[in-house]
Amino acid sequence: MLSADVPPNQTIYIKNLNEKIKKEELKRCLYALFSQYGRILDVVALKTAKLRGQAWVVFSEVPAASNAVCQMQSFPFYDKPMRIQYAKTKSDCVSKADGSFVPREKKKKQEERAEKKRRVEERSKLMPSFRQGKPGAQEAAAAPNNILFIQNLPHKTTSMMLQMLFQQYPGFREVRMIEAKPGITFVEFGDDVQSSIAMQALQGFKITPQNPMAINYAKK
DNA sequence: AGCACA
Repeated sequence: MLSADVPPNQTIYIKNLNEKIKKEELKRCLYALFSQYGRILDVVALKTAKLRGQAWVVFSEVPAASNAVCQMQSFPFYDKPMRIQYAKTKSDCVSKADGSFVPREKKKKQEERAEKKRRVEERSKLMPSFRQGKPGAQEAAAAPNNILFIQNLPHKTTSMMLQMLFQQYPGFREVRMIEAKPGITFVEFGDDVQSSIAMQALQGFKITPQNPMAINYAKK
């Protein structure tokens, strides 16, 4: 990417710095050198593998940064010509000053949350009827047992469709539909642990967008 | 080459 593509920023990003210079000395010298263009709020330099040979100088005003980018471009500094661009992002010291600072740990959590959401979307692509929908209103829960009572099914649901869904969970025995009562069914498992696993997995599963399954233990 | 805030 061309340096010209980075929009103006009050922070400048400097690379091709002499990596032998110690961090503190480097920061002091950059400060001294760039002070002529305006007030400097911060100088950041790290010596990690990824970040050595680079530094950020944060000015209080964008025009100061602009002048620095142009006028110090290729300036020989410890025998190496500086390569100067605008920084890609806002410096923490600037965010802190304008109140938009978000601590780094929280940023990581936000990324994790976004990642989780992305995974759910991926799963929805593979399994289009899966959505996060809540099960419908339900009566007082029966005690856990090996038979599940499913409500809110589309009336055209067949026992074969339900078998396809439920037989992927261990201990599946059978689907029992009630001819006289469309929209509900019973699904039997070997024991209540197995039925519970299937319940957790398929709770709210939508055969159609209007029909999130409401799964409860059957009343015995 | 490499865009961080130890």
